[in-house]
Amino acid sequence: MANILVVEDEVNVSSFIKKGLEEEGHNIDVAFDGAMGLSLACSKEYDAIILDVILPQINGIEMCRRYRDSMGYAVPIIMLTALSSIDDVVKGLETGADDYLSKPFIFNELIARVNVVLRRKGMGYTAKIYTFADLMLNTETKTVTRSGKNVSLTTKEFRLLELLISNPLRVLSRSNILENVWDVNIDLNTNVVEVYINYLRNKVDKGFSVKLIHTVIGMGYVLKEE
Amino acid sequence: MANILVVEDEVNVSSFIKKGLEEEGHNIDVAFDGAMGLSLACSKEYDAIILDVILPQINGIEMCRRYRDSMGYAVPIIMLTALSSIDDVVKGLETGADDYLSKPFIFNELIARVNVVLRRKGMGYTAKIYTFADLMLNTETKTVTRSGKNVSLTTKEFRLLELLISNPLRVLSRSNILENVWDVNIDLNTNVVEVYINYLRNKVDKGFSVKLIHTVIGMGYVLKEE
DNA sequence: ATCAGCATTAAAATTAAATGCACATTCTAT
DNA sequence: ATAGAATGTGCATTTAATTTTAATGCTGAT
Repeated sequence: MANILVVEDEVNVSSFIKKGLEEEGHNIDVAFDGAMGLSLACSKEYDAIILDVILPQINGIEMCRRYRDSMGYAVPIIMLTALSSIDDVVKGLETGADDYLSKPFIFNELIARVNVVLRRKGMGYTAKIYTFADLMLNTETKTVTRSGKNVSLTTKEFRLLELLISNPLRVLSRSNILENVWDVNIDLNTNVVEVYINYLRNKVDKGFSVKLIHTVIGMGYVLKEE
Repeated sequence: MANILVVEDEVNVSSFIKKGLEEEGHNIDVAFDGAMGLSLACSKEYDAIILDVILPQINGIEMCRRYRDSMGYAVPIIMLTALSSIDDVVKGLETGADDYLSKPFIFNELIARVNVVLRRKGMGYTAKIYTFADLMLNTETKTVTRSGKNVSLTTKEFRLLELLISNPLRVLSRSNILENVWDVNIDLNTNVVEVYINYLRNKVDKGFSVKLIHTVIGMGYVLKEE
């Protein structure tokens, strides 16, 4: 998981990027202008910065220059240019951007470039691959296998299994699960957890003599053998 | 485990807190003044915020008020007051802090309060493993073993044994047990405690020459060898 | 022998969980 | 833009397990 700063004033664009990168497992901060971007960028060690050129107050080029001046070249910066104006690109790269992308862009392209830039950093983003017994979950490819056989899960099912497999043997309460998978922190009277545990069991445990998903009555659910 | 924002201008204090909470498995961001704290707090969903009252630019009380105004009351805030000035505490709690602590504080106390506040959110970190004689109780996996052999308990049985094993050698009165396990503080008209002690004995002590659960007539029950 | 205090047991009441189903929402391909 | 599919959610039912109540048994002190 990488910490990424997005500096973008158009809220729909920034929230779109934020949402998408979060789905990739990254941790995103958003700044809405160059000044805020600069202070955030200086306050915290980000793994990458995504920077719109057109910004109120301090524009992207200027912010990039100032940032590079004071903080150096360790953190990769990806610039977003409104149009693929060669001038902008050149200026951007000159002032220390690592890559650029012209809007409108295909989101997967942004993701790809973020990953490239992180990989180039070496310490960058490496996928988490969890295994438990003969179960395997890969957060990068979003794939799950049981005994080598592919198991196809929906988003919610995946997140639930990810939570379970990242806390093996630990009993997770319903409220804990709701908090982590459904992002609710109050006690709604819902049985989604039960329903999804049931879905998961059908896909992950059904047909196997060794069950991995266990109910601990009155407590919650655990991933364990036995 | 949890994302926590620390807003504190004294670097040695903030880095001390940061380090300590990171060792607890949390993910810490630090802001050095109220403005920066506010923008960070609004840019990212923290699980808790630790906030010094005395800060440059925007003080803690003011920052707390503004934050609550725009972001609501979902995220718990723990305030640090320089001295236990009643005024500060009152103001802090009035503006929406969830807890306060006066400096200098014992670090474990801060950790404890953070955990309380996180537990309220359902994501507390409370891995405790108790052992007594050859009995072991793990609160994380909700498992109990006697001489290495697994003992399967229901929720109430588990809570009762947890109470006993967390107070070894101490005689626990019926009313004490009722309060802690059944959450009742009146009603003398039930024998549930006896019944559950009996269940526990069947699962924990039966077949072992050394009994661990003992009755102290007229007083209550104890966990001890002998 | 009687009684207080606790232990044991069984049945009744309560609660938790699994699951099928219907409907709502979101995605996807045209 | 729209239909159809896939996914997500809540309700209702069934089943199983836990918890409580209550009746009875046991034991040691007076």
